[in-house]
Amino acid sequence: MTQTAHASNSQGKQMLSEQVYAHLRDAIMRGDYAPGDALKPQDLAKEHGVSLAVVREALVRLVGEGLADRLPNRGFAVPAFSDRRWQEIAEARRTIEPVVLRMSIERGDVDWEARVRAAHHRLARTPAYVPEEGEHYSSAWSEAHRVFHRTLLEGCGNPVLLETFDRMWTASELARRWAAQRTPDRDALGEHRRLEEAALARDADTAAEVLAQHLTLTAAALTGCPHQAKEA
Amino acid sequence: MTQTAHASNSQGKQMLSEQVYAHLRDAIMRGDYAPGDALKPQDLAKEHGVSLAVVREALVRLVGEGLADRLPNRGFAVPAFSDRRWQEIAEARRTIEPVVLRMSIERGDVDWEARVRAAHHRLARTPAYVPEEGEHYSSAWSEAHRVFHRTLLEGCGNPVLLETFDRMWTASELARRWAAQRTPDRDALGEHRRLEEAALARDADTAAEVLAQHLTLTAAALTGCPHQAKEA
DNA sequence: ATAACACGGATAATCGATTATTTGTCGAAT
DNA sequence: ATTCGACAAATAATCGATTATCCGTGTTAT
Repeated sequence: MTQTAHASNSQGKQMLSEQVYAHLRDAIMRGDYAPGDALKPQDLAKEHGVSLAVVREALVRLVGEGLADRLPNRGFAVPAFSDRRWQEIAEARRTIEPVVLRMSIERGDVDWEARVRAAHHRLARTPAYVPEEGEHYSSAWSEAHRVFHRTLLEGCGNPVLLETFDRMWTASELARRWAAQRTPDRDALGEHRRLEEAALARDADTAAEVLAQHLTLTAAALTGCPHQAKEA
Repeated sequence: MTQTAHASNSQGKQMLSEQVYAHLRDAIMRGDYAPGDALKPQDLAKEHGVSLAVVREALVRLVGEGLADRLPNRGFAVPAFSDRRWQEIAEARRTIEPVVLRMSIERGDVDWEARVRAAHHRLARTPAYVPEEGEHYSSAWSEAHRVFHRTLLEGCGNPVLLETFDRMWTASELARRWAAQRTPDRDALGEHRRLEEAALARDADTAAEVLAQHLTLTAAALTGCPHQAKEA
């Protein structure tokens, strides 16, 4: 390729470590591994057909995002969340997200309004999680759910705050994966609808209140249940 | 070495990548490099007397923490902060920290009180930054400052929220490094004292208010000034 | 019988070298 | 004179192999 390469290869050539990283991240978030499972560089390198170096880089990045644990000289593993940790994550979200939502509602422009509407519409149309034997969850719904919550906050216009949301959401989902293993999702449709309405009505007080309650209820629904089997 | 090595080497044997990571992180935070400077694996490997792999791992970790930029196929570099970015970081802190401070004040126990007192005492005793030619800042004061602010929040008892603080503080300091290059630190002693007093008096309203103002003033002092000289 | 130690297999950490990509330069064609 | 394209140097990404560490197993001395 000697051409000036203004070619629009949107994602044609990626670093190997990037691909492996993405695959591994999705696998972990999807729940393909059990918490505590060892992530052996050699095995992963063979599976992906790459060298140890690229797997290693992917794992190091994962550790940085809390999606893998590292035990020096003992390898990498899928993180196992204690009940305590899960509660801490949920509390952090309850603490921060309502505040950011207020800011978002005060600042969001018309474009933001449109995106909120679209995100809510998409979420409402996506079939919710139905727990089935062996199956973990609906990733389509999970993604729509994430986008809805994130879009609500995006009106704040502050990338740093949104990065904070992203990190907490990731941790929250990872922890939820196992807590919700056997827990049918309660119907949060009503809450999401009220959230959208309050946001579009620029009613920050109500929106913040509904969001805090939404997060509290979700956490409560998952905290008490018999999750994280001690064995395996 | 066949001995069981139960030796109490508190930190005697670390992974090389860990050491290089720490060195590099300190160097960047200390301002040894200029924003935009290339971080060349080969050079760094020679300087530290290690192979490319360990430098690479350190750099990848740094990128994950926002302490280095990565341009695919173009290497790593010291991050350069725009004025906009700096303001976003400052705003994020103003948004989140007062809320966490409230929680901390409501929950902190006597041990926390003692640590707040100690941290403030240490900060008050540490000579503040005095800008001199060629010299960047007093790392002793900077560290005492960080510990004071973090300790104030530690009463919240939530590691996730404290991790959030850590990330924002790191970003804030990195951005401030260059904004403050020529800016004498305004005297924040009084604000810190009032912060300590309000916290220990369990006056959450006042403390949150003082903190918000403290962060606003600090940001204002650094935002308007002629920082980030366009040339070298 | 038990506990400390030594051996050996498995795997993590590191290294040195190879391959691929980018960037700058120089020359040819318009 | 300017632009496009081929070459070359620099350096990023990747690989295959080496070295170091951990952990389980078996042995021996008390």
